[in-house]
This record gives sequence, C-alpha cells and structure tokens, in this order.
Amino acid sequence: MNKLPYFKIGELAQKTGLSVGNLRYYSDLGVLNPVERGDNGYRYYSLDATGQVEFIKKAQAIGFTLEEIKQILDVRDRGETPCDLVKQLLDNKIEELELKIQQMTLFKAELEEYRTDWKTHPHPQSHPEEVCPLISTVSLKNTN
Amino acid sequence: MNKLPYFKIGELAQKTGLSVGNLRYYSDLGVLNPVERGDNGYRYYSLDATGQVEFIKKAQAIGFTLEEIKQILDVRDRGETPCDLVKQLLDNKIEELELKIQQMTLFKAELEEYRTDWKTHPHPQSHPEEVCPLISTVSLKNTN
DNA sequence: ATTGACTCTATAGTAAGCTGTAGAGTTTAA
DNA sequence: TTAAACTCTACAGCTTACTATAGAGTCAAT
Repeated sequence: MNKLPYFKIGELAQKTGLSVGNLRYYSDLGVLNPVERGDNGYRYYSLDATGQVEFIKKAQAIGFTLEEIKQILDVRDRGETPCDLVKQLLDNKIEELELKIQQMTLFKAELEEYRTDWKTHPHPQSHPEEVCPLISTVSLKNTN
Repeated sequence: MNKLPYFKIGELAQKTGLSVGNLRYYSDLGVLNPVERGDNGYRYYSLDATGQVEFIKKAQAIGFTLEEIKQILDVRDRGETPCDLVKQLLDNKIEELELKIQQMTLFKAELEEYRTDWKTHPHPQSHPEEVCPLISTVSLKNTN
C-alpha cells in the first residue's frame, strides 16, 4: 500500500541521487528522519525530504559534519526555541569559513605563482636535490 | 651512536609537533621518508625534514590528501622530469580551490544573512513546522 | 652492567561517512 | 498466485588519518 503523501525510500533515493543505503544511514543517525514508519517497518518520507537532502548536501559540502547538521535539524524537530543553538553553530561556522577561505585564497595564489614561474623556466635544475622548485619553495614560505 | 647530520624520530617529533606515531605513519606511507635507516632500524631524518613537514601540513590544511602529497614528493625523490605531474596536480587543485572558495563565500554570505534576519525578528513562529527560519530557507535556496 | 629513555614492528582501535552482504518479510504486477 | 522488485535489520568492510598497545631490541649515562 503506497501512502500517497509520502516517498518510500527508493523513490527518495532516486529523486535525490543518494543511495538507499545512504538514506538508511541518515535515518539511523537521525539526520533525516522519515515522518512515519509503516506497520511493515517501511520508512515514509515527507515530500519535502528532497529539500532537506539538498540542505544536508549543501551544509556538508561547506564543512558541516552530519552531527552538526543533526543538531540543527533536531532543534527544528523538537520545535523548541531553537534559534540560539543554531545561531551559535552559525557564528562558529562563519568564523571557520572565513579562516579557511583566507587560507585557501593565499595558498591558491602561491600555487598560481609557482605555476607561472614554471612556464618561464621549466626545469631550473641547479641542485640535484631540488629538481622541482615548487616543493622546496612551498615548504619555505608560510601562509600562516 | 648519533649520526650527527640527522634527526632521530623523537627529535623530529619534538621540532614539528607531530607525534612519533604520526611520523612513523608518514614513513610507512612514504609521505615523509627518512634519508637513512641505521643498522638498528632507526629512522634518520635529514635536517630539512622539518621543512617538509611544514609543507605537508600546509598542503593538508588546504585539502591535499596524503596520497596526493606523496605523489608530488615521490616525483622529487625519483628525480625525474617531475614538473609535469606536479603542474597537473596544481592545475586541478587550483580549480578545486577556486570552486570551493566560491561555494564557501556564497554560503557564508547566506549564513550571515540569516543571522542578521534573526537579530531583527528572532522567532517568527508563523508556522509551527517552521520554527527556525534558517532551515527551511537554506534548504530552498541554491548555491550552485 | 644495569637502568631508563628511546627505538623498532605489528596489530588493533577510532572517527566519519559511507557501501555491501545476508537473510527475511512485503508489495506489486502479470 | 507466483515472481520480481522492494523493503527491512544487522553486521561487516572500506577509506583516511591517525592513536594506542604489546613485546622486543637499542642507546646513553651512571
């Protein structure tokens, strides 16, 4: 019997591109809970579960762990004055992101510099130990 | 007997802040090879191993896996026309970095937006299901 | 020569985020 | 009604980057 306002796990898998196993894993973790369990034990997901999956994917891509994501979503599911926790998580994450973006930008600039240098003089094998200028150079500069 | 131009593993650990176990792990992986093994089996590291560790740390922080780092350093150790592989790794990594920085920047902006909205109207509990505006909003917007 | 600090190898465990398998029940369509 | 397709649970295994432990040999100083 197909409960119509719901997705079964396979349907959700198909719509989101996640594997059934992955969805079950999220369900076990409590990151993405089915709204209902049938008498058969089947997981039934709300239609906007696809949106939740999108949120999870995005948050994950950005560096949230599933545990953090769960914390945020748990709060929603409990319907308690939630924003404080989420706000704090946000604050932390924004700071983290800022730092990482900075590091990445600097490192990227360095890498591009080395790449450019190469084009101009590909193999400056002055020292046999320093066959590749990148390595020694990078290990001497400091991004911090 | 202390071979003087070298560090023993404990010394290197102390200088770099990595654990002895971690250094042995790198040695096993081939990411950071001792220049020599004593008759006793002891690992002896070159004095600039500290620099290599710095390189590894930095590359790692930026998202290179140990496997990628190993590939780069292997090339140096073999002393073969190395720059092509490294250059390619660089190109890929620079592209990846660019993308991630973009995503992070966008997501960070989103998060800051939500945070600001909060300060103005903390708990707009219009729908019982949408206790926290962040979650539903985020799951609808798209950074891609 | 003995003690303590250090080293070695080998193996196991941890954490996160999954995938894969086995064995069993359920649903759907012909 | 029977077979294919789908679902369930439970458990094992995978990858990355480590840490921890056991048991054994080595080195440095007294």
